[in-house]
Amino acid sequence: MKKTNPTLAEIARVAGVSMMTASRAVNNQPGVSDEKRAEILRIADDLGYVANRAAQRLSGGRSHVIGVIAQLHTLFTSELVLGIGSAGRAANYEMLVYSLSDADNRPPGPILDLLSQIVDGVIVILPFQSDYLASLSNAKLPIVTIDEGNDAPFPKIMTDNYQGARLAIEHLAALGHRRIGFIAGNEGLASARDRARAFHDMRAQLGLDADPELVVHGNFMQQGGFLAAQRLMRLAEPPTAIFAANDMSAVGAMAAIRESKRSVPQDISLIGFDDVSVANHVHPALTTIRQPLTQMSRAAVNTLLAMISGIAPPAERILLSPELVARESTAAPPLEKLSQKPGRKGMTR
Amino acid sequence: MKKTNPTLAEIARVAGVSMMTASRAVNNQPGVSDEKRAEILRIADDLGYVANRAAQRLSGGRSHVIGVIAQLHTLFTSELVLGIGSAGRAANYEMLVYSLSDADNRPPGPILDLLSQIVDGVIVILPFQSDYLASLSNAKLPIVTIDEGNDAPFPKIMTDNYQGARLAIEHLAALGHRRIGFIAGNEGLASARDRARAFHDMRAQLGLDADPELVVHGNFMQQGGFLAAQRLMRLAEPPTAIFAANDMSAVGAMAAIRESKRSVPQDISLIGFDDVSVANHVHPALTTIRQPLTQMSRAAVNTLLAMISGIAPPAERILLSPELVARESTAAPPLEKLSQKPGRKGMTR
DNA sequence: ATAAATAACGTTAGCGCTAACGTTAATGAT
DNA sequence: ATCATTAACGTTAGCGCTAACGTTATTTAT
Repeated sequence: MKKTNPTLAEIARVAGVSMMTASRAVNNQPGVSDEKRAEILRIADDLGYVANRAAQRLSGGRSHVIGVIAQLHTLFTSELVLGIGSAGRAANYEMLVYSLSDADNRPPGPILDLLSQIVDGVIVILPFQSDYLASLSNAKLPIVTIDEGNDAPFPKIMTDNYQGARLAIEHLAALGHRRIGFIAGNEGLASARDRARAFHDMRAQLGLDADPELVVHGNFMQQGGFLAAQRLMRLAEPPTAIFAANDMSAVGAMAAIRESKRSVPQDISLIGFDDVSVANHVHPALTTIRQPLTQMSRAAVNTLLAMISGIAPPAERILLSPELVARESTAAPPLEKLSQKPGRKGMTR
Repeated sequence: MKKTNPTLAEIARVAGVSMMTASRAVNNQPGVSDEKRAEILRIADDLGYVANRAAQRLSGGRSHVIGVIAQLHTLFTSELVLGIGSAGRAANYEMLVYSLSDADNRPPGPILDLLSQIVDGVIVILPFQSDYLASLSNAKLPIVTIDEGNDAPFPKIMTDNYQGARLAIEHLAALGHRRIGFIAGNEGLASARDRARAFHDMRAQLGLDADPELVVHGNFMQQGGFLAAQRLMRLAEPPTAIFAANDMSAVGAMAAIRESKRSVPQDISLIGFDDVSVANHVHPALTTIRQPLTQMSRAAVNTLLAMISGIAPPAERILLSPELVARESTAAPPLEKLSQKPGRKGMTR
């Protein structure tokens, strides 16, 4: 049980070669004969050599570590981070996460500077502040953003929010709903705007009820969804279905609907967006639009690694397609469409 | 908009002092006159100096970064990580997270080696593998564990699981329940064992029904809780209340109870453990035992920082007290205690 | 057979920083 | 007036590693 781990110098000494040869061998670079390479790798493995990434980076090389800046407040973000970790590891890259707390408003500059001392590139996941990165074109460090960051000069990996929202409305319309309420998201976010735009477009296209009262404002959070749905439930003619701009809003809405003595989906259908894991925990399980988490993280890592290798990013903007996940919170509208009362029991679907 | 950030050498040059003096100034160490110190700090600030932690650590100093090894799969863990971040920042320490995916079984050694090159100490959060760390007494790097890790030779920050489970049973007993089911957790975990022990002790102490059928095994996950509760519901004489060893089990149990056409809390009371955020999202909101997240993370950081400063850890084991969070899933048992049927309709809830 | 190209190495210098040990001048003790 | 002490600095060396440029043998072209 050795106390301290061996350095490259020790490997080199044991193998009877220079440090550079050892370095080339362990980094899989040319300039070493096959036998020597094998020998060095064997020794490195025997001695439990772990390269010092900090030193690698310090001396101008690659550390083979990628950084992630994220707010870990939502499971959605955490799952994205996990996906990035796997994708990175598959490419022989380690991942380190800088957790941004929403409470502190530390400027992004120093954080990136800190990370740049260790990592070769950074993936930024910022669901809540669109202009966060706009300022810093550090240029030194490859950066890729996920989800938002429209104005930032970095490649962006995004879900096609417009398309996703269309799927949601199409699903509701196909079930027979003509009067659909919409709980909007945080207006400052491009994702929220895209979803709202799709809602309005589809409503016009399908000739659904276009009552302005049917659009209420949420904030992407549970509480906002609750209040918004309350307003919808108090309308003279409430909608038969509600599209919430994200799952947490939908969860809040569900409570408000229940509070108004109506049930989901018998009286009101409800659909969310994201497919966070809570969506499957609530009762009834929430029908929603799934963001392709795995694809997103893989795309982000691939783009970043390309940039690290000096290849120009394949695209400034990669749009991934979401999909409908039909669960239990949506159904056909009640037959007596005008019924505002709890009505109709026993409808199994 | 400068491209690359200044180094200590530049600060020193501009200030007309040696690097060491600049180093001492920015690191708040003695040996610099007040005027020079102020001057240097001003210049450093002007130039946007960000210390290179990797280099600091390389040269034998402190990087003022702490590492966290965690599985980000549960919100509980994420929230703990967030807490550690705040606590660290309050002490002027940055935090970097190494996200352990449950899929990969990478040995902990190299991960710690990697982190040790950057951070001054590590906090390990391991809800699911108790013996993970037992092997590595790296000794070089201060380590603190949270939640589990009983056999590891490091200071541990834990919730008093025994006390928490007692609170849960006391709460149920106070409501009038005499026949309480228990969904046990993962036997391999000390936390699960402590909770089970408290259940048995309290049951004996309060003279509750001690039918062995009332104890069923879960696995700390939703699915396990579901199956366990199903078995309880099929008993000839089901319990009037269930204590699930954690919240996710309780959420699963809730679905099983509902499936058996009984309602929570009218027919069956249900209490969980942890107070993860889902507990507040389910309907009815789950009564549970809250783990003192903030205190835990603060204690972990304080202990770690003490160890980093060379002070012996204040205690090998810090036990924090959980508290009861009474929400909607618990109530007095139905009056006709023997009723095995769905019973009691007309309840608006 | 000889110059030119290549492969397989080794050397030097330096990334940004800090321990550890100088050096210098000012202060205090006797 | 002389020596010890202290505060405020500066110098040297080195953490672990890798570019960039040697150096040497070996091959290939002509």
